[in-house]
Amino acid sequence: MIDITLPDGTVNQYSEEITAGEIVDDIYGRKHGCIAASVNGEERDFSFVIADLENIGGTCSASVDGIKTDSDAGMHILRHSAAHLLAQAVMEIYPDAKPTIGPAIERGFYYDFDMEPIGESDLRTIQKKMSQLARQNLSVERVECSDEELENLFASNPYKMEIISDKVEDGSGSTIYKQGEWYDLCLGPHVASTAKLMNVKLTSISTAYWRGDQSRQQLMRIYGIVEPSKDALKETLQRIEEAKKRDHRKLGKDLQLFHIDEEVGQGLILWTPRGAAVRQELQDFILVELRRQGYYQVFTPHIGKLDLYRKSGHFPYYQDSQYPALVERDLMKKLADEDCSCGELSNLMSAGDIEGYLLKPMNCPHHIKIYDSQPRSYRNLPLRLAEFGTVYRWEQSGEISGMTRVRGFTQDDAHLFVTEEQIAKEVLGCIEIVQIIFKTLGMDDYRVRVGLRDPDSDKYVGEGEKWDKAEAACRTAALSLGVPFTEEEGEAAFYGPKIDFVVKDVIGREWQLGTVQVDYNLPERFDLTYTGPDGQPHRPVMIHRAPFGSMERFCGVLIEHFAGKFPTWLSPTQVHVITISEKHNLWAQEVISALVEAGVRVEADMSDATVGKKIRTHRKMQPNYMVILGDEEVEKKTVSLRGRNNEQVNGMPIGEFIEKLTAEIQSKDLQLTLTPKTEKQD
RNA sequence: GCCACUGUGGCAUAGCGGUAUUGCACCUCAUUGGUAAUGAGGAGGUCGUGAGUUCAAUUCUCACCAGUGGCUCCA
Repeated sequence: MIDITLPDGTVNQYSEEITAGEIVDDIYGRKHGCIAASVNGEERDFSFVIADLENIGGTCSASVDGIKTDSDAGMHILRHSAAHLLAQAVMEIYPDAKPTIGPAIERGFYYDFDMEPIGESDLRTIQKKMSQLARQNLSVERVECSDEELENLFASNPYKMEIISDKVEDGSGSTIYKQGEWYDLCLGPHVASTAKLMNVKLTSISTAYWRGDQSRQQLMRIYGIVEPSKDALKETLQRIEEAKKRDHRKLGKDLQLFHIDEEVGQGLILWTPRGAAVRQELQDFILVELRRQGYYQVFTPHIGKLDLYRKSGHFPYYQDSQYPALVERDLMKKLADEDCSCGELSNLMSAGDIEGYLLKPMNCPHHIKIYDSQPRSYRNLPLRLAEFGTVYRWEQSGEISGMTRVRGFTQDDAHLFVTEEQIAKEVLGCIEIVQIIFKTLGMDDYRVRVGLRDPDSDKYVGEGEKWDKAEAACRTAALSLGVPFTEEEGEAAFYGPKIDFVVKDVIGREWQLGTVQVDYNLPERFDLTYTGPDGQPHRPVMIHRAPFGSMERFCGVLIEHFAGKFPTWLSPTQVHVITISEKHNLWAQEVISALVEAGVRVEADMSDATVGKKIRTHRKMQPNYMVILGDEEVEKKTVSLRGRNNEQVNGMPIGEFIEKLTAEIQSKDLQLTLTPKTEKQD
């Protein structure tokens, strides 16, 4: 007999043949809704025989519980099993396809196949087959296999063979999971039957490289989602639809916030007046904070000499993702006369044999030069130089997307030149600004990432000792933040580690927004010094920081965060004035003038359409308030308000309106305060 | 950069080997109307760009450009 500890702490005795599934049945009854079991905290199949636990004897015990789909672990198993079902369906339809890997991912699952290209329309066929297989209620069986057996089973699939030779230790064998005729190399666990996988939707089709390596075989990747019930699936699909409506690329167009024009160029944002208003508010907002923290504002040009970026390392490190350098006309002509090819030109530049100008990919070298323009003393440190600096990077064409990944963008950049003792305090100050921004905007769904160097890579500049110090500084700062963070190797900049604030867009892609980076290396490269209290030269440390990150990316994410419904202080147009008939236009003009005078962004509709029509039309632009003006308002010199929340307040004196509105704007309130939501009785 | 798909007036769409449909927005006229579409009329597109096939191409083929979803990359 074996002692089994149940979730409520009681201990039951079972026979040695007992499986995890039988115990879960015992605990929760037949209709338990669990899809797998947890044995001593480890995920196991229902078919797992407890006595098979290593080191368990007749007297030993284990704790067992069920795993439901209301947990991440449960959904992970469900998704992973759905990936298997997908592979089974694909193999039945395309017997020549070679399955490779098929993991669960955050919102669903995928499976990669080496196969002839298929299209979106084929997804329906595959999904149909999956439903068929699910309905057949095939039991999913775990089978232990020796090395030899594995090699026989997967001999015709080089991908599986590669996994076996890489991941399976010689002589240890591994397991396969079998459902019907189909089987796959897998450690599990899985659901006990395909019947659990009825509610699947294949969402998209794409390609990926085998093992993410561009030089290797290209595979067809099929994505899908799975839910435990029909309703849950419906809900998830609805949520995805809702999220798509917030897409900043769509809202940016509808709300006329920005424009991207083919003729201007890929990934180059044109800020239209409405979008520019949002950006300007954000910039003004942060400038106040910067002054408070003792920053100085600077301005620097959009280009700089190639040599500058050779020295900083940007040119050699990121040559492929920069716009080609600009070369002086005479030199260009001379080289052309010498039949110099583009390739040769590029080589000459790399070698440093010709000089040219680069569109700046980073602001730091320019700011470094400002630091270095005069002798610095420890008494002047920290020196904090800030600039909304526009930089240009030649991002891969396939990567460019809306405002979040572009080729020209403006960083709310600053560089702090500090002594080593000042690092901790200054980093905290930087983080504080990021937090003020997030808090003011109600963005609480972000994660913090400490990016460290990848010990196996040689892409970094500087000595290990300096890196150790810088990484320690970042870690300490992150710890003092008091929020959870992850440390990720390989996420550092080439010159130093960083603390990133990462948020997700509507389709689940993660974007780095705010960033703080500690850099011992560029000061070294540029031989920066300050005079210490001892009268000797010392090396400053640089902190690079950009709380918004890029104005483009931040605004893109912000559009999605607010679903286009900006709080009043940020709103492209705060008030739309609507007249009931032409008789009221005169008063409307007065109201508009008063609002403009008060610095309010206002638009008017004095056309002869009906009120209902005007409201309907103007709602689409999401003004915070509409002011409706008719006989009554004209007579009493008042305004009637209709908030974006569809609440109404009538007959407010114009003075009171402007006073309350400007107060709302100044407070940066996230809610409408003039037409608060009334408590509705049910 | 790689793969797949897509590209019709400002936006959203129909369509097809014989120069294009509908709605919203826009303009005009009538209407002077109180909180999610008043009525009538009108203008606007050579169907992403270029080349090819064809008597004829928006519709077929190719190249390029751009977008979308992924992969890879992201100072």
